[in-house]
Amino acid sequence: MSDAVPDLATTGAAAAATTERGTATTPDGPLRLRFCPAPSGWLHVGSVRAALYNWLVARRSGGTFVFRIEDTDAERATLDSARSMTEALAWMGLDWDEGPVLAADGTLGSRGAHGPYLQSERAALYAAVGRRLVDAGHLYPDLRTPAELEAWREQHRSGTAGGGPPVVKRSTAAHSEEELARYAEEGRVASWRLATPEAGSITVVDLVRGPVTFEWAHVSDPVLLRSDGSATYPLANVVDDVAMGIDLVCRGEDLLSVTPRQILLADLLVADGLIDAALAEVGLPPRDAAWGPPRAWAHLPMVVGMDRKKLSKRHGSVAIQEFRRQGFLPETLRNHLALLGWSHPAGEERFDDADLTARFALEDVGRSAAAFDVEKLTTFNGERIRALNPAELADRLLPHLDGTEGEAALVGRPPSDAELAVVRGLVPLVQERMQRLDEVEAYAAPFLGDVGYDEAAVAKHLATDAGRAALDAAAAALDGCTWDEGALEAALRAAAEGLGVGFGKLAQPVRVAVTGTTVSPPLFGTLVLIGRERTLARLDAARTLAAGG
RNA sequence: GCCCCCGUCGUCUAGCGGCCCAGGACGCCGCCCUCUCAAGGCGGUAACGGCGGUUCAAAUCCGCUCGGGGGUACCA
Repeated sequence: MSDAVPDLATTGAAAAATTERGTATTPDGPLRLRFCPAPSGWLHVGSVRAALYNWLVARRSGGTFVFRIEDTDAERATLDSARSMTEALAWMGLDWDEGPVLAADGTLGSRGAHGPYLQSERAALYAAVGRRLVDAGHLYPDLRTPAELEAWREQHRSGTAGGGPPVVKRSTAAHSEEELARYAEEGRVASWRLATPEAGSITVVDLVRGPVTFEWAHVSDPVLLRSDGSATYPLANVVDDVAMGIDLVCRGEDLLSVTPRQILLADLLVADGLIDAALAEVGLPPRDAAWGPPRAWAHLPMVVGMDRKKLSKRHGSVAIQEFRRQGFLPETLRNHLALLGWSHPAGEERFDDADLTARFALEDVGRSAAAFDVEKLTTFNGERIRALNPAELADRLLPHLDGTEGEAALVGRPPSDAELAVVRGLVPLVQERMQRLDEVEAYAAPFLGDVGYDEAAVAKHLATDAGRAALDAAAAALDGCTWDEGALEAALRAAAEGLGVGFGKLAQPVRVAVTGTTVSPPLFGTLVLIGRERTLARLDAARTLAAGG
């Protein structure tokens, strides 16, 4: 790399005029969009919503959805996280045309013609681009240490340096002869910054926010190459967006202020075929000849918790796999997340993917931060569970019964025929009273295992004179009764009448006797599914319990 | 400190100068149904942050103010 400090006129600063970029409406034609999380931690609802919006626009335009892992920070990025995010995105049903693919054995493969899609595998490209940017004079060396920089910024922030915002510009980074000599002696290695214009302004016409103007004088020159030679996010992100032909950048509002320098860089990369030369040099696939730099931007409002604070561990279910574990359907999440910032033109709130892709538009996305409401999600989820056909519900319930999603292993994996029959028989009993799939565990226990008697329930409904009388009457009525809902209902109602009590007075003791708790699906269906043998046995056991023995 | 964004029921939102003493959804409350829990049906509660303008007329336009958020990293 050349250490020569290039003339200002040869750098991006030459573009110091006032410029405007972006579009007021989504561009026509097939669009390439991407979702590019940094792999540290889990995917949370905010990220997934961004992924969803990108996916929707790509699908609606008949374009391409690219998934890229931005693991340029070796300190924080982990492969486990990358795997987890890949799995989460797949579970959400946001299928991508290009990007990493998680194989059954846990390794990350790849699909698409413009990879690799893990930035850690593209280091050579960033180095090649960096070298060319330096040679072209767009980057300049900064020999200050992080500590020195921080001290410098602190001075400016507190105003003790005599005013001026803490903005790093080439003019503030110039080193004197003495400094250079000293640094050389110390063996310091430079980091390289992108020279942004010192004056003028740029207006980003954002699809959700409209025009937003930034003064270049307020834009700090970002470090593109760390002193160890590695690429930073400001470099890698833009290089890949350009190399992968991203048309529309849709991401969180937290990246809005970084857009000006990204536009500048993207232009530099495309100009004179710099990116193409670098791609060829390192042997990566060439860009499509028609691709230019990104031409549209959309910055989504943040997603906050119900306490209006930024999403964090405190908010519980932030990791998307937590929703999976709790039995939320991915289609519910898609529906509900779409509503977090966007609203259907016709005011509809329940819709499927087809309606969503047909109607969704970034221009209709709101501008204020939205709180994620789990209550509403839960209601929506219950509605969708009710709308499922019974056979499919049974299939979706299995992972919550065999230990895949929860702790309980009420059935084998795979389930036996008998277990499967019970689960299928259970569906009509629980479908209309479930909001989450994981609730099936509690409902299913009495049908698939032994009853555990709830003490309070026993005390209230069994161990009383009325309870004992009810159990005796029920046992007598059920003995020899035909085992179908109609006959059971007739027999038990008659028994209640015989006791001279309302049906409820008989039903609750029986319910507790058979299921162990006061809450269960409707009694007659429950008895049918549990079967004569077990019902009568449990009634007997309950009578013993009720007698205090 | 500096830059940028945002501000309608508890929550998600509709509203883009008169149709709004503000509509829908979730929640909440009440009633109906009912063998428990649900589901379902019906009804109800609840908001334009504040102050100044502009206008015959403002939730809608403008200014200020207050409040919230983001950025200000050799994190992304």
